[in-house]
Amino acid sequence: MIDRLLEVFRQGGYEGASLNDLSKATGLGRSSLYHYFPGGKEEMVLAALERASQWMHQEIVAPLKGAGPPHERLQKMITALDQFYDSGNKPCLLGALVTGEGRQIFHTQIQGAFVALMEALATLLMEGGLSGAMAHERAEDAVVRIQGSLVLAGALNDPTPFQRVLHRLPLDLLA
Amino acid sequence: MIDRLLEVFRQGGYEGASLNDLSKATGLGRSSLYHYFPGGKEEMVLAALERASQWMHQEIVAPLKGAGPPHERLQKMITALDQFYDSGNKPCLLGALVTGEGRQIFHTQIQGAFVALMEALATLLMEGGLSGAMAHERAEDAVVRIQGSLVLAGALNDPTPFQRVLHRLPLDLLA
DNA sequence: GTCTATAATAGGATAGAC
DNA sequence: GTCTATCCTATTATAGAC
Repeated sequence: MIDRLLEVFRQGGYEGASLNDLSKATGLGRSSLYHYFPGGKEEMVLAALERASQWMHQEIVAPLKGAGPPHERLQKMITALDQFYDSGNKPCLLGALVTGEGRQIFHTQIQGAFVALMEALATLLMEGGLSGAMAHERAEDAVVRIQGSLVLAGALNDPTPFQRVLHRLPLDLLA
Repeated sequence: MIDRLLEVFRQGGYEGASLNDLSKATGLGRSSLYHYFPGGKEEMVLAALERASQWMHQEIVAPLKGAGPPHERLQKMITALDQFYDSGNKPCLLGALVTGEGRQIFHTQIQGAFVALMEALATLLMEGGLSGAMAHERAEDAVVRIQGSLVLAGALNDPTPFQRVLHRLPLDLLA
């Protein structure tokens, strides 16, 4: 159910997602939604962000911090990203919430998610032999490319920019 | 005046920008806005997009197609981008409009702007000796990085990702 | 827990005076 | 051209029956 909400928010952002949209997506009446989320839309977004954060830690951060050669761990991240973003056909929840009021309201959660991802990436890259500065730089660049390719893919209505970025990511990061 | 509208739309997106916001930003009453834009908010966005497109062609595309060594032409683009995005403190109109209904409504204009920029960049890079495939690939990567860094800068409330990307862009593109 | 009904408000848009 | 006043609709949110 929270996945349905997340889907609406990633497509429409905070202001673009109406209770009607959320009601249709979940199959619940508006009042039922308020039963689960007394705080209204804002609480629904927080639940979606919490879910996305959990997913990221399980599917991205944990594998990155796991065992095995860096290249293999990165590959697990790539696979997870490819699935979560439907190969570039679905936008990013964080990116969608950065536009409009959401940017301020959910700033803590959004910032936290990006920082956690970049930290995990940088840690892996340092294990791979890169300096701290270089590792953080490349981790940031990875996030930049993922987000940028999702924006461009949405704008062009063509997922290939995202796919190209994902494909090059492991080699570019470890080069 | 259109610049004021553009400012509201780049910050709030299509659904996030209310007529009240637009009225305050321009100093005009709602009815006055309708006098200039009988088509309402949608027509205001189209005017903002048209203005952004003109700006891009004058400050980015024309310099890229102008005379002088490629590196200098790229530098003109960098300077213009730095100014337009206030060194990473202001979001992108195109990126803001890709979220929500705007994505479909303004798809033609948004796509056209991105394609024009990438074409101009690719042409320059081919002049610089790169193959067509390589040039288009790197042009796309440039746009991806610009957009991604603006998203991240907004999310972190810190413009440095954008500044880093701008700084590296000329060398990365021509390498 | 889910529904119907309803309030209360904000948003988009128009009419007409000046 | 700009303003006041107004309308209509959508949206958020709540109350209360079942």
